[in-house]
Amino acid sequence: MKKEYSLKNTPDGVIISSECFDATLTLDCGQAFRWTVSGNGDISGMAGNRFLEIRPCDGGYLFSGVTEEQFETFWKHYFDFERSYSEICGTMAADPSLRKALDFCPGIRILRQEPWEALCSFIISQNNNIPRIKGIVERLCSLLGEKDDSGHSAFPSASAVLEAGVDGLAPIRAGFRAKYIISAAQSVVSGETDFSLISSLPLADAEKELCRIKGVGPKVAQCVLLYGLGRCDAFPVDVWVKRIMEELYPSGMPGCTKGFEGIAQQYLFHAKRNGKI
DNA sequence: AACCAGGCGCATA
DNA sequence: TATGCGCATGGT
Repeated sequence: MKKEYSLKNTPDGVIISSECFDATLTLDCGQAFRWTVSGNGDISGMAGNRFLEIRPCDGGYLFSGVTEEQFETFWKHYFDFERSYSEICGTMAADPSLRKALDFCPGIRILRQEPWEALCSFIISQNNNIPRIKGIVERLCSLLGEKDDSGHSAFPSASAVLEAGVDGLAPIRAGFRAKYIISAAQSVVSGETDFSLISSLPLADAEKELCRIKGVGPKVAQCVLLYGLGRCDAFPVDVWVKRIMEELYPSGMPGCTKGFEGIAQQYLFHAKRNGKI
């Protein structure tokens, strides 16, 4: 089987090339909220407590200052390079609408974020828009996250958030979501929510388990499963995907997406938001 | 100035 | 089981 990506060492970091990797789309399509694309196309942001700068370059992306070892042990997994998107996307392209979406935004990958970070982020996302979600998440991190040598704030631990309490979260201006963030933190800290247990459950049971947290409904639960627990069969249905389902797939997702509904959802979501399907 | 934003809890039937 | 409404905040 063909290799999913190739890696080249340079003095400035590693260069990653792949037919199925568009870093800009992947990091700026609404699945993670701590990345920004600057005017010149450079990308920078945080995953957990790691800062990363990515520079598009000839034939790929320079992961600035990243060693091969760091890539292999962390970023490879974060960008889901263990999965063959060329195979998955090839299969999904059997559906005409998905083909359109894949052609419009090729190279989106599902990020494997920390479960707690995903849970907290998608609680914040509810009835909210992406710029403001980013603002709230950023204020949460700078308020309670540990700072590295360069001053980049890590995503705060559940216990740090719990300790702050609802009143302590006031400065992040999360509105009615603050109490949900705290209840989620409480649930994680107490062990009532056990991500490793949940990740071993069938999809429906895993969703039910996550929905026990106040402020977590089906949409947020599926997002946590997809973006935080690597369950690419998870299928978050938001207002956009709901429209897609009604217009394109009234009798359910096509068979060619079986097992990868979440990946299909991400392509459809992005294409729909940009008016391409 | 109303309306909307990657929803959810709660009340009501 | 299925609807409908309010919710904090901020941008159009």
